[in-house]
Amino acid sequence: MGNALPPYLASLNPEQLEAVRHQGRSLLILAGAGSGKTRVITTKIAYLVRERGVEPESVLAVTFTNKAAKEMRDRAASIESTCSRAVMRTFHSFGAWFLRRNAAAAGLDPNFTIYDDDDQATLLHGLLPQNTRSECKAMVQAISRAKDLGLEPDSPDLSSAFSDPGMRRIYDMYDRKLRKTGNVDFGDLIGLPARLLREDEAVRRRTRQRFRVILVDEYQDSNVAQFELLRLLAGTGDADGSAGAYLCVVGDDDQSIYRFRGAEVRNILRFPEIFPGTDIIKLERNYRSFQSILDVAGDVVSHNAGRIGKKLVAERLGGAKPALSLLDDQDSEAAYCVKVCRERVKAGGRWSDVAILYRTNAQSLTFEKEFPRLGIPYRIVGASRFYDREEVKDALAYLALLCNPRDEVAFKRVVNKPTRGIGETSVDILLEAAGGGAFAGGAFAGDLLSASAEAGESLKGKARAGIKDFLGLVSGLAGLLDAPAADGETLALLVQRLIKASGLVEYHRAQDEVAGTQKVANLDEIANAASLYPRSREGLSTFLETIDLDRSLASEEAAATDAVTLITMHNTKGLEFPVVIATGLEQGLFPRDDEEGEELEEQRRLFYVAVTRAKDELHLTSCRWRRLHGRLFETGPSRFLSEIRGDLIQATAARRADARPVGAVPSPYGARPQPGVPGPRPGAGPREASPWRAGQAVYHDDYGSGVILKVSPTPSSGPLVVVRFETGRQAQFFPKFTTKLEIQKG
DNA sequence: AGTGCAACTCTTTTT
DNA sequence: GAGTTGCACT
Repeated sequence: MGNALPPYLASLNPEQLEAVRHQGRSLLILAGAGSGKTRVITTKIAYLVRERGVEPESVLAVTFTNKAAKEMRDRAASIESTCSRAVMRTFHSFGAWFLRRNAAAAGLDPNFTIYDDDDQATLLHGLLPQNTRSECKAMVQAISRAKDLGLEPDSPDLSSAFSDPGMRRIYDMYDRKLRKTGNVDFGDLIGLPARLLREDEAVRRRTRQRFRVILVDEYQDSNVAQFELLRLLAGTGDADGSAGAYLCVVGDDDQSIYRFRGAEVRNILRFPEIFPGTDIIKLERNYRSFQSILDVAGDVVSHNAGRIGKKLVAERLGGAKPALSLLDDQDSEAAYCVKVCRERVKAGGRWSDVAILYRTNAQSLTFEKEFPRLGIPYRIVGASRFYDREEVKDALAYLALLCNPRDEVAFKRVVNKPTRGIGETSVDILLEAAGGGAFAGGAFAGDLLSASAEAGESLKGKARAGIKDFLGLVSGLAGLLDAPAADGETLALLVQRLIKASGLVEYHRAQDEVAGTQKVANLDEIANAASLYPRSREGLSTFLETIDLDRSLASEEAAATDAVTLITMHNTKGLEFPVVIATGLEQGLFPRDDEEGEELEEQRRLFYVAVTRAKDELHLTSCRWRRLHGRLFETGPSRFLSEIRGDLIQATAARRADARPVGAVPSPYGARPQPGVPGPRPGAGPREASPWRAGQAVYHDDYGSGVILKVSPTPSSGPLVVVRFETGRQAQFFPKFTTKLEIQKG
């Protein structure tokens, strides 16, 4: 009786195999970068279906990105084809799926569309016209954070989480208004399913019967609301005596980099205590990088206090020491990158082997300027913002309104675009007609189109004709949408008709000519994207949801071209490249000088993510001069660099003037002395007597009194002093170069 | 209603 | 320095 493993299991290492075959209540897989976690999760799904008799339909697997979800679906199905019947989606896409199936119970229109932050701000602005748009944006952001925390307008904890006393009232107003439109925001895609599961026993029972196995990828990026939803879905520890679903979460606490968006590292740190009986498996074998690269990543992240702790061990031994280049400014940095790229290609590699990483999008500019001139092909990942463009949002708003006639944001956007003589006052009259009685069971219950048809009659002159025009246009489009589609007809037809008949094409063509933009081309691109969907209400709904939930304009073509990748460090998660250049490793930029505590730890994790993308070669660059917000700053190397054991990297100072020996790399913040380079030179460290110390009261000519938060030494500019003023303003100075900042006695 | 100018801000951003 | 936003003007 041979117990040879089937081939799809045989190639796993022992820990991976253990994770795949694990049975019990719940499992936490701590999977370091490059340890094959996607492989484990997909294999586990296939294994459960194949060997354990689990119905694919009863498996729910959630991820955070569409790309990851797609990869999971593809890979699981390639092992076991019936896996395609499992629900494998992003958290938000699962929420939308769930809400459409339980729309009535959730009090939603099954054709709801999803408001992005811009739409949210528009909605709130309609409620608070006396506030500016950017104020509304800020408030909407606070509301979104509240939703990330799983807080509702009537949650007692809301007041302690948000200092603004008006928050509760605004949040409440906003939510009521949003419910009235029948639409949802991103937070609702998590929060409303959770509420429904909490409050509706029938839905809860049905859902828990269905999903017996729940897996979560990139669990370290989940927020409190997602955790709540997960707990409700799993039903573990409920009083009703149900067994609860088998819960398996996979993540890496060292790769949690979305705290600023509400991600909660504690979700993963505390998982075992919240789900008693959890088994933990660590995957620490790395199949991607050379050990020399992992050591650098490990050294930096080991300075974090709040981590579970693990050590990555490379399967690929050896590899060159990562290179650290100390450069003059970002032009030298670009030149250095060019050199690395050319060398790679000369050695038989491809341009696409190389990725240039930076913390902020603004840093890509120098590369974009230099590369075409020097013949380096490149592509920028992220920041496409196609769906944020004016003309694109216009066209989509027409479609959204067609889908849901209660969508007030869409209505306001397009009712008078292009201009039809419907001014602000007319729009208000129409909104009033639709909204006035919605709660009291008004005649139109928020239906803006029906309301406009009636209230439009009471308008006069231009506005009256305009609204007739508009309604005629919309009903024509609705007619086309509902008419039976001939073979091969797609939504593209509807979009083409829409952009022509609405006058959007004409309107934007005129702008193109003046400003040299390509708005008409973008409109055509929407029609092109729509051609993947059938011409029906359902097709339209799917089309809009896909756009709402996936703003990345997935272009296969772009991925296939051989070009250097320019990308923010955040965007690299889940990717890998043979050659990685992590740029801008300067104190004040990465990390920023005001980052400390949890924020500083998150930056270390970001460094860890960036570095562990590299398979063969890692380069780090740090510039002495950095142009930021239009000003030139002298900076020192990032403190992260001094957290790396000196013998792990090959440092070179390629500076024109004042080239200094490598040993002189400063070690900001008085970091503990470490063997090798870089490290503080004896006698030249930050220990020099200086009146500039944290806590010292100061006075500035322009800003008034303040207190020094932090002092960082620089190689030749003296200390860099970060000051918080009584006005609340924070600023940094080189006392060496300014006479305006003085010590305040007392 | 549409244009022009001054003022403000300026990490990261899966969904 | 660049892009966006708000306000005022015609």
